[in-house]
Amino acid sequence: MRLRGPAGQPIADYIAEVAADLFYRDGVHAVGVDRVADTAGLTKRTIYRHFRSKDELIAASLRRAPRVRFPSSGAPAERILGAFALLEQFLAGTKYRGCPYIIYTAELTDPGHPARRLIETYIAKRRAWFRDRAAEAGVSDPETVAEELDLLFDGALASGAKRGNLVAAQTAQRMARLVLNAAVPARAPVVAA
Amino acid sequence: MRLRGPAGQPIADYIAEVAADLFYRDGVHAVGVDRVADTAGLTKRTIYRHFRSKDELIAASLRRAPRVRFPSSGAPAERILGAFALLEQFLAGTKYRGCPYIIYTAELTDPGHPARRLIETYIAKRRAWFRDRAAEAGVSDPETVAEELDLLFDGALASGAKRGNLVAAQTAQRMARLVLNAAVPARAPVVAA
DNA sequence: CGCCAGGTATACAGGTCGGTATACGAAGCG
DNA sequence: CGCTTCGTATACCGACCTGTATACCTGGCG
Repeated sequence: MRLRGPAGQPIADYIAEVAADLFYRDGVHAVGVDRVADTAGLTKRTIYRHFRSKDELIAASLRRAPRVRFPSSGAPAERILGAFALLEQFLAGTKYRGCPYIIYTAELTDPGHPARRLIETYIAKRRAWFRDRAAEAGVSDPETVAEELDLLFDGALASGAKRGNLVAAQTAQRMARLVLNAAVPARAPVVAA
Repeated sequence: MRLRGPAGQPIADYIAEVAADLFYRDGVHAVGVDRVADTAGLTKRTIYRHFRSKDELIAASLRRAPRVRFPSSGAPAERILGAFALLEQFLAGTKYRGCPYIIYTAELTDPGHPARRLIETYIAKRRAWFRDRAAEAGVSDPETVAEELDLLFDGALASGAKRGNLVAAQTAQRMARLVLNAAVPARAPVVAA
């Protein structure tokens, strides 16, 4: 039979998308496989044919979670600031109730959980991206600057989950500017104030 | 009979402390009332005599969760920086696996949950504290500075949950210094670099 | 003393959990 | 054609969940 999802995607992807939505909104533990099956219009048996266990389904769903995209072109410092601008759009998503990575980590207490490993690699990538861009921008200590930008990013993701806080990303961007200007060897600022 | 906890505290407090430990470590949903009762050496019936429902127990446990303390004396700017120093101690706690408020919020998806309301008031208090100290320090826009400090605090709490990240609080403190110096009307910096 | 609030122990109701078993139907492909 | 694969539907397992019921025991107090 080999079904496909409504959008024509492979059925495993479709299941993961449905699961991502439910898990993110209501919590990984609160949502059972039964409910995922019902929502997807499939049977539990079918889900277990595509995923060995619920934990693997969780990991697969996390791969489909919305991500902040990072600018792929432009001057290094502008790309960094652009990441915070895209973060703002991300937070403006009506359904945002907190960073998916934070939420999943909060519920998956076992550090060896497959989803936790996915998160770790993502975090490491983000850090490296910041470091490389900072280095390109000519800051004296890219490692430290990356640590700072990382913290701002996490802070905005966390603060943005609060009710009525729509300015977190803007605040973070403003501070990122401050950090970059402070970190440049001297002379002219990297980015205009 | 009127029991008391091992430390002589009222039994309801004792129960809440035991629950706080379990809920924080393993998750609110993953821990059942049975397990709280067993760990406390009591029966489930006794727990339900002191708490109307599990949700109320959750709220009570959150009240006992470890908190970052804020310096109560000193120059305003020093107090702010001192808060980040105390945050560092807080994160160094061996059992730290993320900010309790974030973890609870992640699992309690209902915004009307009693524990969620507790969190909101705490967050509001922290913001007000930053704003008042910033105002005392003579910054030109205390509201904005408070927003920035808040974001740094959240960022450190979130970043600190990552494996092997022990410098988050120091990074946040360094950036707090930067923010304060940048926000002062001009002339001499508020705090030494 | 006798009463009774506040414990104990045990059991149960009604539900959901992750995961599996069984039996059947319908497509794709040699 | 017939076989295999992938889906359906349904039912079940054992474990755990929140919350309550029942019956008994025990310390404190008037």
